[in-house]
Amino acid sequence: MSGVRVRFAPSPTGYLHIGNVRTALFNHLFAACSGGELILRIENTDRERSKSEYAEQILNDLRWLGIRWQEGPDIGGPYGPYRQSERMQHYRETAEKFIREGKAYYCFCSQEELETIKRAAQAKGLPPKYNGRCRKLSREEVEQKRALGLKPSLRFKVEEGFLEFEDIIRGPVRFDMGLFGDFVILRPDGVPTFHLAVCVDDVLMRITHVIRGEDHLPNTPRHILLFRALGEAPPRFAHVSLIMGKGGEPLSKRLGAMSVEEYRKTGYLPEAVDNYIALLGWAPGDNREIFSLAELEKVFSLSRVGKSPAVFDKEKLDWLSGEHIRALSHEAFVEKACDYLVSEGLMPAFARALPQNRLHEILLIFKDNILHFDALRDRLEIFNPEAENQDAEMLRAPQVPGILKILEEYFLSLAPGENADYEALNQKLKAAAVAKGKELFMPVRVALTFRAHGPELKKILPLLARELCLERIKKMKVA
RNA sequence: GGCCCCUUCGUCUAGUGGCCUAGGACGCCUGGUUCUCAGCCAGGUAACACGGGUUCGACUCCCGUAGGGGCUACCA
Repeated sequence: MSGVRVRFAPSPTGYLHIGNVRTALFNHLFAACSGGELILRIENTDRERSKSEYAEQILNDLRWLGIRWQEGPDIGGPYGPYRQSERMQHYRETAEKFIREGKAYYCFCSQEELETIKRAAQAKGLPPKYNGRCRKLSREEVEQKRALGLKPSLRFKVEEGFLEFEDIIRGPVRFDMGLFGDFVILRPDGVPTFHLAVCVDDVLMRITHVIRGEDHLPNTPRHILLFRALGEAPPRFAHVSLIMGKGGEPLSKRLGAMSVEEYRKTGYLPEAVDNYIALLGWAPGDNREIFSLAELEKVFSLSRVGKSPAVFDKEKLDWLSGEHIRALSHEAFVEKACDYLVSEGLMPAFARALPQNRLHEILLIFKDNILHFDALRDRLEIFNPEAENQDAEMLRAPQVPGILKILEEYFLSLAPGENADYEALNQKLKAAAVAKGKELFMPVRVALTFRAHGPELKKILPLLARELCLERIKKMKVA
């Protein structure tokens, strides 16, 4: 037991995108490689934007990626509940305690007043911090205002001075707290802000390491102050850089970042997604690139996570995805391919009618050929009796009628239900000497599969029904 | 505007003062695999943002500049 406890704490205001996933994955890998525990916590203090469907989806996405947690809203645990909306009493108690201890105070400033203060400061080139106006309010003044029905928020007192901490990824970071201003920890309706909720929960849940996005770096000094006020040593922090889109723009939800759901629908293997994301900002140090989740769990190290933001590159994901698919055993490939096609409703009718082992044989010839399972939908068309000829232009060449004739003769010579023998057909074709090389094989391929591209004919022919071949040849002759 | 973070091939990265005429991978290009695409194999293309220091020596350390990003909310 290492005693390491980390958490992934998404707010259910949208789908999980690559940035979130990476934070989740790094938390998982760090917990796994240090023998610690991962806690999943739902940060839904923003009542307006949080939706339970999103929370549900997030859990599913994480499960699909193979990320496992030891405590969470779905499985409970000794430090629950794990949804912040169910932990309000903790936050309020803490807030009250801070008031009693003089660490926080009531603030009656309106939004308009705050806006004015901010603008005034900015005009002078000063940091736009709250000026602490309500800090000086006496107990009587507070009571008076409350008697008037005014609802105050609660502000945490920030004292001047420098605050320095050691970030595991970034090294020493230093902030001038004189620039921060007192910040709100409880809204007038009694709902805590993120700062309070996070710190209270991290303490109560015994979190030892906080691994989160770099966007939280400027929040960290505030949090450290809160931890101190709670009388606890702050956890260790590790701020992971953000992921950018192609072109360097931030990869945020609104800029069309793909959700995990979409990766699943495209037919990527979860391990390929994990592998790719792990490589974004982390490198093992020896030139290895292909990892299963289990392997990552063994070799991952936070100290090897880079500081600079990384650009998401779909090309490389696709390559890795292909690698993972090719590395699958035949059985695993067939199973996953079928699962994918069925669950996405993409299993074509003709394929469903096929005997199972025949379908498996067919799927297998595409194994080394696809980057993700979604591609199967199109590749399978060469076996689909309903398919249209997409590459008929290939059959314009003068030698084509001759080739078609030989093909027809050959297939007619087979018994019903008997599929072509590649070698035999090949010999017949060559003996006729109508054409050779590309001139010969492209027309043959297109006539029999209706496609200019696909696996080797040698692999296709034994699986392609005689009757379908004859039908296609006939259609070709007419056209 | 203020504060903070970041900066090696187009992209992901290795590199922690001499091993670097900078390594690997994706992509791209060329050739091979005597049917296509893919795959595979072989080869090629391409980078230390800039300017000052420190040092016998800097991609590596320090300081600036520039560029990018984050935060600056009673969002997380």
